[in-house]
Amino acid sequence: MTLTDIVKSAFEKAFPGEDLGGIRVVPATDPKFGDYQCNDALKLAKKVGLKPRDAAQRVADSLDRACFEKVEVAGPGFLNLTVSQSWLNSRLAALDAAPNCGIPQNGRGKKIVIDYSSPNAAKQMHIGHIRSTVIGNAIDRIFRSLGYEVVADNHLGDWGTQFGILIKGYRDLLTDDERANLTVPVLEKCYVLSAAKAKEEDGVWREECKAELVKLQQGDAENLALWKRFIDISIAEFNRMYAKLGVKFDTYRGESYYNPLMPGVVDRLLKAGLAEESEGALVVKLEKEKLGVAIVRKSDGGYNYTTSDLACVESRVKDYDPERIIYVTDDRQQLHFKQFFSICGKLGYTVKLVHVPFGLMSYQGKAISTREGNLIKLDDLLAEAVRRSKAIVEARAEGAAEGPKAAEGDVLRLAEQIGFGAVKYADLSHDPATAIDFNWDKALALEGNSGPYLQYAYARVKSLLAKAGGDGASGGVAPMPNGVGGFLVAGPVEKRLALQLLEFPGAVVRAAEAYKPSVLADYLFQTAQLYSSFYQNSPILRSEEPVRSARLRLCALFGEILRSGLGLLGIETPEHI
RNA sequence: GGGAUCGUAGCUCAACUGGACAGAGCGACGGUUUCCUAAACCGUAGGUUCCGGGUUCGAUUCCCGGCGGUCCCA
Repeated sequence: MTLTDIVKSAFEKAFPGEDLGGIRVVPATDPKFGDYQCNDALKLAKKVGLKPRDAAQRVADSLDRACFEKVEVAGPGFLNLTVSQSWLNSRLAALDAAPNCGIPQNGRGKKIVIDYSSPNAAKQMHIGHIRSTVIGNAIDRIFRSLGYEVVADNHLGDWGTQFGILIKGYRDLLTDDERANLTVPVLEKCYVLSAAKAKEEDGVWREECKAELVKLQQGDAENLALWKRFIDISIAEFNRMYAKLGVKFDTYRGESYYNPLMPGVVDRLLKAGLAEESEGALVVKLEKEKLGVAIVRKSDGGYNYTTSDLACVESRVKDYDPERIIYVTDDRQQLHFKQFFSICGKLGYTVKLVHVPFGLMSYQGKAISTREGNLIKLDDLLAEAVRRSKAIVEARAEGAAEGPKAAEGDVLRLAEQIGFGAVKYADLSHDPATAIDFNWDKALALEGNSGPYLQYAYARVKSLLAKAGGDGASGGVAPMPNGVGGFLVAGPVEKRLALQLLEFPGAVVRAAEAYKPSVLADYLFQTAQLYSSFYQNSPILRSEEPVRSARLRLCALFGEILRSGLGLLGIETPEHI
């Protein structure tokens, strides 16, 4: 029985037949108030015509005291709860025994699609792509941990006018050698050169690009083969980045996949009476919803994102029948998503559509773009991250003269785990909604509230457990008087850590509900801070029994939770640093 | 012009969706290694939560009106 259930039943006993709404028991805002608090008596008081404190007192009187050391009514009508040691010990034992660190399997039997990263083909990924990729991947992992079946889909920008420009450039601007050894940087260069020529006055090049595009769209075998080759090379390059970031997709259905479905979408809109002609274009008017007008077919016959996204929903519903589709994109697209969600509603789709908007990343206050010349490649950022962490790893190895020297490959691997962890954490620890102005030192922070801080805490706890002569699991620990499952929380510092550990499943659920990995990152940082303080100030291996064993059990549970939580953020946990 | 979004310590951000004295990190200043990994820990300084109203027992959070930044649409 959870604490919330216990308090809820006290409410039911105190106010029989009353509609209680949601009863929430939350961690106390300050340890001096106790361990947990419930503020819901205040809300109920008005409804039942009692003074708030009296209402709270009535709940306190109805409370099953077995789990509590102390219960008091405070302030305007807060219910402050101090749990008993036996309750705490048994909850810790239950959490320890639960699979997946107690993360509830709320999503069992439910399927969702997450659409994230979505870079444009034939371009290198840059720092602006980190956010969608890393935030999307963390949401992906969090939902999987809750038992959801997740389809991670990379909606590549793999269709459109740029391919006319690329094909023309490929034929006439590249050397034989470049054509034979085609890479994404070569494609990028090819595009820049060809696009520049397309802007020339006479317009000849521009027309030829257009002609290549038309041939491609009409299914010309040669152009289609070239296009396919560009895409394959691009995906291979993206996958090289994704491998570094620990990101995996189930599908790579880009815009090209949905292109053939567009006319059908327009037909459906027309049949449903949603689309109408306006100045040569076909539009869906959403003025009643204060969402303006969405163009679904331009006056030149071309389609745009709204149509493409509608086709995409249709296709996903048909293929996966998900209960939810989550889109992780920058916040400039909010209006677009509102429009297209609204149209989906009118078309009768019941799938829940969620847009997770994140603030666009800028650099020195300016949008990241080729034009601004401030485009930092993701590859370069990751290389710099590894360089910085490697320098520290090596310096530490130098300082610790004892022991066998680590192999060069191991040092590099460790530096990657730390460096990539730092980059990902820097992004995940912020609320997605906040815009980030890129800064090398902040993106690669190795101290304080950073990925490496958490990884370091993990390495220390593993080292401690190794020195204790076991992994701290229940098997190796002697049973203790008063303890439960090896847990025996004695001091106030341990108690705070123990209470914090119990919050892990809740933190995962909150992160999922808010679509904010930052909620989990914040929880993990706070937990690691409590642990670090405990670790630094309380002897563990040098303590007398039964305190020694009890502390080791707590450390082991902390280690498990940290490893699990960092895993959900896609951050690796090296055993030794 | 219409709309979205943000505004919290010198800087970067939290604040569990309305709770008690607004918390961290960085930076500043001072301390802690014959002791379980100092990427750590402990302490000090730093706040009119942009401004003005309103709702509420209670507002950083909700509502209205300004101001400022960013973005979208026209």
